[in-house]
Amino acid sequence: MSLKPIERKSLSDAVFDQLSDAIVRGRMAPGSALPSERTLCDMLQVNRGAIREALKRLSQAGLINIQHGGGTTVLDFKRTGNLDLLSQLLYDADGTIDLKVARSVMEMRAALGPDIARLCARRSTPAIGARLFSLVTAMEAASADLLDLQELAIQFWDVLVRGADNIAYELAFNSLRGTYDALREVLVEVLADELRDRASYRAIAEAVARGDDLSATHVSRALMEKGTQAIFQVLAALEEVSPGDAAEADTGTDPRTDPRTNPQTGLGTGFEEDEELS
Amino acid sequence: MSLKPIERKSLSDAVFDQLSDAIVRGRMAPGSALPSERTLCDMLQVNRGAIREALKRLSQAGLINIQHGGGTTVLDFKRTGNLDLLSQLLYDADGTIDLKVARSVMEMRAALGPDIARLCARRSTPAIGARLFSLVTAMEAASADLLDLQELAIQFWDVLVRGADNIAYELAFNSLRGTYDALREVLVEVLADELRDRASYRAIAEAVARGDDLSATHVSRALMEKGTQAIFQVLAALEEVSPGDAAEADTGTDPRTDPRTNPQTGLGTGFEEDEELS
DNA sequence: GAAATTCGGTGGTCATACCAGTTGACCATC
DNA sequence: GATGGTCAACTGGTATGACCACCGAATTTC
Repeated sequence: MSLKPIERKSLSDAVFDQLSDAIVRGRMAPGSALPSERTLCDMLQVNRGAIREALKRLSQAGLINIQHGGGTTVLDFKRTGNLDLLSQLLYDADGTIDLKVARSVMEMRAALGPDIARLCARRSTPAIGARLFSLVTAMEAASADLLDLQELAIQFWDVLVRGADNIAYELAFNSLRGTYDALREVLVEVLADELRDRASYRAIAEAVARGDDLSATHVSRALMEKGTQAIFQVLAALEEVSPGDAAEADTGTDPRTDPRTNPQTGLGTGFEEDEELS
Repeated sequence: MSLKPIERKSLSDAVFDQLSDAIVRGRMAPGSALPSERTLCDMLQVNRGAIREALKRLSQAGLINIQHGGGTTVLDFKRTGNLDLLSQLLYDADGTIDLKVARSVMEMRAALGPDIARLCARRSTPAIGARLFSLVTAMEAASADLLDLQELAIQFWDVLVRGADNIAYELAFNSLRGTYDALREVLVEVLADELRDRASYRAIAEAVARGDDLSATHVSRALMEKGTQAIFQVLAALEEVSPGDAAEADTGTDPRTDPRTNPQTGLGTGFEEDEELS
């Protein structure tokens, strides 16, 4: 039997999750006022300190705006949120994956990957080249399990990012990795071809080692293209099946559901329209 | 007379800023333990609630790790932080701009820009095209002030990003814009050529309007390249002057200085040698 | 020596004050 | 009619002191 560690969450974390979820899923429209702290105490049955800790975090995450003496209002996270929201946006309320978000992540990955490889090749050191080669060798050895391969691939990119000596890429990569982790089981199937393409990984390592930025760029672009195309195919196939838009249901104060603990491999439609309301 | 609104900061915000600054500037090494909450109360002379609110935020920002019953430890923000840290990293302790960070932002911009234009062209609607054209027209009219031009350029890219229909790009753009704002006065000189290249902006708008993703990609790539090269030249020139590598200065518990209120237009070297001391 | 226990310190939660800023209603003034 | 003053009823911000839950190391016990 495989027991998983019990998730422990502080009260303020629970408050944060609940409110954050409500905002991101559109149950609270941008511009609308949040209940007062004291009211939230009554509603959520926790003391004010827990509420305040959660609100401070929401404010930092760009989801709400707090005004001393005034009130607390909901912001438009699409204009004020940051990349850390991606892992939250990845799953719809019903636990299915929002493919539009997944596509976004893949596109960003495809845009940054080649440039990361390019910069790493330009600025690489012998130590980085060595680490890349050792990872490639490990990938060539661990042929059995795709998940192992994926883990190594992530490490491979991790080294590349550090080698690129670009702090913006490093920080973006941190957020992206969180999203990637949430998608892992699903992605491993879609990206199977990409992951099995050890030749490309070796080619990138070699290009980096000899400082050949052009080659590093092109090989990694081709590599990422595989995965991107795979995602697009899945997306197109699903769009054909259910062309309708899955909008957001206002489920009110429903019990908490943590989609992360129940990653349904069956992909959802992942589409929802919404118009701006300033 | 131009009065600016009075800046107000809550205690927990002040605590957050101080600790965040200490961590990001390396005055507290990753892995080291933070003082206990009660100790911090004594040190900073505020109540525990304020401390806790700040610590919760630091934890969310990926700067510290809090453990119930254990202690609170400093994390390596380069591996756990997100893009929002950029605007903080942009300025060194002495108020000069860290050019390496600035270069990173420019590189990321150069990598994402063309892809944003590409996607926007693919997915554009007539409304977006119209908005782009109106902005281009405004740019052609406002020939005098570079700052106006820059404002319009940012709006231009804002429209492109929304049109690209990629939530990852939107969120990344939000963080990047914050950094960009901090650099504004400095950047406006460096990017003068890029900003004045109205022909390219119009070309992008036209490409997007007719769904020509290839053209949109190439034109915007060329456009961004101008600015990137300009930054590189500045960087190279300064590196020649002070060839030392950039490291963190341990300035101890110096009085708070807010570089944002004193943006020195004359670029500092952004480089200062000295070694880490944990 | 290894296992169990104790104990001190850490973060987590709570209740109750009171301070400080915002807003709108009301009113006197000009 | 517009301006400014006053006040009351909100809002968020700060303070205090107590207690709970948890971790880890020192201590005791076997």
